[in-house]
Amino acid sequence: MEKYLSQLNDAQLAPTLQKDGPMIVIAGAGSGKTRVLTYRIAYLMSQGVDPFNILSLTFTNKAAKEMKGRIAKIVGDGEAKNLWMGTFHSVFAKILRFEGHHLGFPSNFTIYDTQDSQKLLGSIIKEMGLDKEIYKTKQIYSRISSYKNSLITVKAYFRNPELMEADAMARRPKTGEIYQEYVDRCFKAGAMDFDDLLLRTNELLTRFPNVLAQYQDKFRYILVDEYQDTNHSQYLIVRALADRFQNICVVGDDAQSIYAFRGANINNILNFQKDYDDVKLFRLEQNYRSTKNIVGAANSVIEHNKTKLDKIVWTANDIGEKVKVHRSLTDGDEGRYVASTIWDNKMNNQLINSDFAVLYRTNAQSRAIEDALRKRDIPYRVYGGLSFYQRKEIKDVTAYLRLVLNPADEEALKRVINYPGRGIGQTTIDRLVVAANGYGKTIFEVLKNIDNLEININSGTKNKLKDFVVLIESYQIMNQTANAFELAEHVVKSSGLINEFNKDGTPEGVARLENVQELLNGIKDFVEGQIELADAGDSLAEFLEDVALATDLDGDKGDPNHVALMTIHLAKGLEFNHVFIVGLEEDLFPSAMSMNTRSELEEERRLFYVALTRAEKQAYLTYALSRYRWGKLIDAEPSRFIEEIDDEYLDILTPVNDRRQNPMLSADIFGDIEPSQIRFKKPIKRKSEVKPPKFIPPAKLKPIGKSIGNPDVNLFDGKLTVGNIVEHSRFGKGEVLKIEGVGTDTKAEINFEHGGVKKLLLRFAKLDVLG
DNA sequence: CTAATTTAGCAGAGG
DNA sequence: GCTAAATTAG
Repeated sequence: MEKYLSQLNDAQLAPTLQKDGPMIVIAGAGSGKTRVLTYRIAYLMSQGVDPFNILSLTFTNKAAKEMKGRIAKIVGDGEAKNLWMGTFHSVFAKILRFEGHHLGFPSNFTIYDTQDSQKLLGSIIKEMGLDKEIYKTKQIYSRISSYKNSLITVKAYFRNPELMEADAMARRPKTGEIYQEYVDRCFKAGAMDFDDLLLRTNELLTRFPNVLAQYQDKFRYILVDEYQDTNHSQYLIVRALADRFQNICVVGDDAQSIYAFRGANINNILNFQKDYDDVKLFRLEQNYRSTKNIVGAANSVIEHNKTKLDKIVWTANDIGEKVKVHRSLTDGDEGRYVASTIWDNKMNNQLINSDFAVLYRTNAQSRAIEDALRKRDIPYRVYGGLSFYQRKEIKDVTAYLRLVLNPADEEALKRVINYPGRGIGQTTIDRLVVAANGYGKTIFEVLKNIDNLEININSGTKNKLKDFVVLIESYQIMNQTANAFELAEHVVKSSGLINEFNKDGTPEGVARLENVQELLNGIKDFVEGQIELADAGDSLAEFLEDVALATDLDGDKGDPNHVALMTIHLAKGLEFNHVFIVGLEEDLFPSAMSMNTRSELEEERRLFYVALTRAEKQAYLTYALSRYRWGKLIDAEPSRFIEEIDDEYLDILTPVNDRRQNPMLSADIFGDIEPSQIRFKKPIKRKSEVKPPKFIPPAKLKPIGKSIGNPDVNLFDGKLTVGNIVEHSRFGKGEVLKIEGVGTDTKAEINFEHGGVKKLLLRFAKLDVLG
């Protein structure tokens, strides 16, 4: 242990050795927070804390897996295995498997993914005879999701006239009824959506004090990574569990908070010190990852945000290369620039593929980059995007498996009842749903009793339905003895799925077949991995849970030496030698949808900050003058974020028509473009006089380690106060008369020029502060 | 009820 | 430019 602790500096050592009590670590980008977390866990264990009593929550499976691996290296595999470590969703899904029966859920409940949830909502809206132009499935889904993340249950919704009024105002007065029906249907189907995994955990811990006590006693030491990204629901779970022993350690960086869009509440980290008594605060401000130029550039960008904690990230690393800024004509050219620069660097600087990452704002941008890399035979891998498990053919197979485990699963049933085709059409399915709702039974129960029920289905179709029931039941019987792989293989063959995929000899069909084969291989690996575990349960159930909560299936398969392509969100927590941030254009990054409010724009800026700080040695910022979006060529302007970087950190590369001077980038790339065709938009405006404060050298800083500052200064001065003039999309301008309530319940009374005095929940009201 | 064709929505990020 | 849903013809 000593050997490991000696790798830490004083600032890192202090939180690592802080064993008991509540503590918060404010960790700048690249300051070694993962190292602190892992060593702290190892230290706790070396001090005699049982790994069964440690709960460590992360945001991605990958982070959890990595951390577990590192801890295993210190304390040994056997011990590390017993740690409770994972994402909020996976840890609490596991707990709900054990305890869900208190809430009326079976232990084999299904986890609905976004697609399942939206399909169910779509059919509810249709069944209720509502106008789908007004009740858009996606909007209703996100509405319900945000209610759940704020712990607003159906009951709470109907008790809250403001919420109902807000929905009525949005011309969707039936939102509450849809919410109600959706919750009921999920319950009946034995299904939880992603938000339920947290909401139901809260319900469990609130309604059943003995269950709460049991887990409080179990989790004596709790660690939460990326605390700035927790939402209200997650916050309450952590608080409840930590309440008894108060051994809670949260780690985060307000400057890297990029998930407000899905309900993350930055106040969780800002107010942590108010939640517990005698909180120890630690700061990690020295960056070990990046060059001075990169740290300086990142700092100068984040300076533009008004709301942030007082924190100065600095580095003792080399000054390094300046951040390179490159302009191209089109997104295609941008891709070619990225590919040729990577190629160039590999040749001249002995770098390998995995030294490079290309980061973008939206998944759709990967295509142009992929094309260019493929042309140069540079191996790459696209992370995220349409995940393997969301592909149609994979969902088809897993739907059968879900149905075997939980025949109440309505979405799985609807997906496969007529796929492959069995002559069971939409009309029949609609009638079955109506009957199921009428009798208060699941669709599968209706199918099983089809002869004894009043239902308007002809006998031919009834026979087809009975055949389907027999098929599923035969799988269920097989599942009692066979393992998940044997069952899945049998299902794929006997259900007719394989023939369906085989039918067309098209390349797509072949690819589908290969994907299904890969799924089967994955299940096989999973089953074999389970055999080694003594406490292995139902392999099928556990595999399906992994699938539902999978973030990164592929993991480490294939050649690890590849260029990484991913969204910036996915890149959080990672680091690469050279990083390309592409598509730095207004309306793309910052996204057009984020420009309405300051807080949304600031979140984009934090996202840019995250992107920049992924780079160790070199960052490239690229933008194009025009780009294909939705199949159309759109003109673009350089992103404001480029201008926001202090000049001294930038190296603006030569304009595109001068590139011929560089033999690496000549004819084959730009040869078919005449200089006269090149239209220059206005060049990037450079700031000249007013510069933000210069990068502060470490010498001027207060000594690290005891830099316990006052976090109350400089916090969120953008907050609304009485007298503010605000603008609302519907009510126009208005003056703030009164603020009441706290936290998520904060309301403002505002006198609008259209609509008079309104009371709005700030959590939901979209307001622009004008002055 | 199925297959072929058209149309709509997308691409804002994820467990 | 692609996919999934909706519509239409059979």
